[in-house]
Amino acid sequence: MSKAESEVLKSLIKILTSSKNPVDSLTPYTPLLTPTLLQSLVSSPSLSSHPSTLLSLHKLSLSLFPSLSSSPSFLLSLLPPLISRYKFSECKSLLLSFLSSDPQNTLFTSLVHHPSLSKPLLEISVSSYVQSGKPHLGLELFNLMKRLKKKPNLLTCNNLINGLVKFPSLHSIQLGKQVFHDSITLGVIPETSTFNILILGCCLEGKFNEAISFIEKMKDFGCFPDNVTYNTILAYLCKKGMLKEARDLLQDMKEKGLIPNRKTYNILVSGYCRIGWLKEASKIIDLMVQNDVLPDVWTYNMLINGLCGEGRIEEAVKLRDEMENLKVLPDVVTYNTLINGYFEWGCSEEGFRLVEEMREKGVEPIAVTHNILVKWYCKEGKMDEASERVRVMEESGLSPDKVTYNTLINGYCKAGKLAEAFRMMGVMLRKGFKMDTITLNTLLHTLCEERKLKKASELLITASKRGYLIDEVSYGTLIAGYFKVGNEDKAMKLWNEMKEKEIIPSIVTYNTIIGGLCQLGKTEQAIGKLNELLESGLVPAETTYNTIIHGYFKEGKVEKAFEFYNKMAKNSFKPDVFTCNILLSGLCREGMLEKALKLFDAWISKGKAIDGVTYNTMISSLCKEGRYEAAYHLVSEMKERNLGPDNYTYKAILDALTSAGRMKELEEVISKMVEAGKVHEQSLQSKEQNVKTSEILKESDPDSNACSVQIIELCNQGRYKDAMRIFRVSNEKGVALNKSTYIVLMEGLIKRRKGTTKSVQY
DNA sequence: CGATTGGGAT
Repeated sequence: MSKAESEVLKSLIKILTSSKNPVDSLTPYTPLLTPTLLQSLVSSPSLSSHPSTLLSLHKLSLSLFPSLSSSPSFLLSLLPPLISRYKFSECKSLLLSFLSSDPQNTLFTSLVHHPSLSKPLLEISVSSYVQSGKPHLGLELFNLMKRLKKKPNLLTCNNLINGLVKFPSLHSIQLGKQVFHDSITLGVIPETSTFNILILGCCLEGKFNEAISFIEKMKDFGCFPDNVTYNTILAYLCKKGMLKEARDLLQDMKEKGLIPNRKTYNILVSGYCRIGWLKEASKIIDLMVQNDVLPDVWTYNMLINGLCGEGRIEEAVKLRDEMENLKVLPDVVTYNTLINGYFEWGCSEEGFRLVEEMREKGVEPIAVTHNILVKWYCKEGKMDEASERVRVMEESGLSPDKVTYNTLINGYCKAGKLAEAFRMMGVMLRKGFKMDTITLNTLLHTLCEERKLKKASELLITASKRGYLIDEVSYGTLIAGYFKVGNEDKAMKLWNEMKEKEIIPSIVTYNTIIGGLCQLGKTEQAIGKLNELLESGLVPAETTYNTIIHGYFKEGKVEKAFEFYNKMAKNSFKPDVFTCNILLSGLCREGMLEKALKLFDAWISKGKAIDGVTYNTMISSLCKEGRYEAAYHLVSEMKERNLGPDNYTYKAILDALTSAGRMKELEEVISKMVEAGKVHEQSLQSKEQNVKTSEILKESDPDSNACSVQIIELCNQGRYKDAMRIFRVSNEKGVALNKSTYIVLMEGLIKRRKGTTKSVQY
């Protein structure tokens, strides 16, 4: 600093310390101010006892020299004097606004090397890092406090543990527990809330026994469980479908003298709805009314969702009307749930109608509403309409979110448009969304579909190293993939690996392994897994039972299949269309057509739902037996019920006629099909051929091949940037690449993510 | 600590 400058500094300090309106009196001198001067001013000891002046100077520098206020040293000269005047909340907002635009963590190193690192400064920094979504840096500061033998406040500890638990990255929950133990060692006295956070962590890891054991353990610290404690565990037990243990825990809660509140009841209602036990759910509602707790929008919404899950949409809509009468007004979630229900059960017109209706009733669609529509278009393979919907969504002022992008990526993958899927990943990243486990699992599934199991396994490992949370779905996807290619060993190995990692399989993952074993003709082993899941407290789903019944049929064990069917139907098993179709096709395959017909009639007279598959099963079998009259009768019946006929129906008839050599009838049927405009089979075949030939064309294009080979090679060498350069060039030239290339590029984007926490040196 | 949307199973 020049002599002149230090003179200016001196006079400015004088003005600032003697004036009543220090910063206003500075106005005439504003042109003289430089970043250096401002930095010197805020670091000047004479101003350290004037916190409001310091804060004003900070504001001033924000408008004059934005780059100065984003320098760590500037901020760190301000904080200690403010702290010494107890301006804690001001410090926190300064820190938070700084951290919100500090992606490179420039502050952190300066902070840990700061000469006057007081305890309050450390604590405020811990909380600020946690609040800005970087609990790991908060943890580093906590560990620094530990080394400096500074005892943190309970609030700081709770804050940090909470952050580690709720921003789950690899091992962060374990680290949260470590912080708890360290805090105890440092002499911190925990409160019930501390334990509630830890319990939430256990629940998120699926470690319910540990969660429950904390209820006893907290007493040693003079803490007692409250409603939050129990509601937390209940919520996660219900989420995982462990209703039996939830009921036991509710009992325990009551015995402890705690009074279940509305949330407690709603958690159970939602739990029963999720597993499809609607009767139990309404029993819970009776129970809550008995205890003078009235159902609210949440209760109704969950019940409506339960009904939708069972396909009982009309009843769900009735329930919405009932809400209106009871003045519990349906909200956007109610409508979203119903809209989703309609789409899920193939009533898209009603779905769209409801979107209009909600608007008329003054309920505005939100991102979720649009996402539901996008999902439906994706499921229908109408990707152009899906992206058109996203445009509409943006037009109405709503931004696509993670769910939107993941839905689109998955849609494009399923539609085989891998170039578009890759492009969407790029868009997602540009909009600031990191790819997550769901994106990863989508890609894993795509790899499995392509039978690239080795690549899928490799991706699982590298993604895990790059900090992705590998979950039960990731494993389930690979396990299903290995079963599909007949590699039972590898599938079982992954299952065991998953269990060793204490990743808790849900009913769906159990269904995967049960299905895999059944497919290999090992139904008895599958029963073993069924017992295992029961022991773990899970409730089998209809799929579980159906899969096993199917397994017995595959082994030709018809009696065993029915024995199992009857036994389970006495319990919680509610046979559905799938069950019906499995039984019918099983009987037919065993040549027991008469029994099948009997069952078919019995099923219909019970008023149970059947679908096109049911008809096709019977029609196919009747045709094979030469009973064409009966078959044609069913065809017209399915036509009446709007369940077909479809390509499978025609194929069944044509195949049977062909192999019976009844060419005359064959021609008749074909001409009837042409008449009815049903030339699907032929057109479909030629379409498939078109797709195939165009793919071959693409792949045999020398330009495309050369680029593909080059990109794959570069990606394998880890030279992703070079690969991208070639990709861009080929893209500009309009060269289409093959599937494998796009997959490799997508893997590259997944892997590009930063690894697990960088440990910072100080 | 509770409801709707995204990834895996018949």
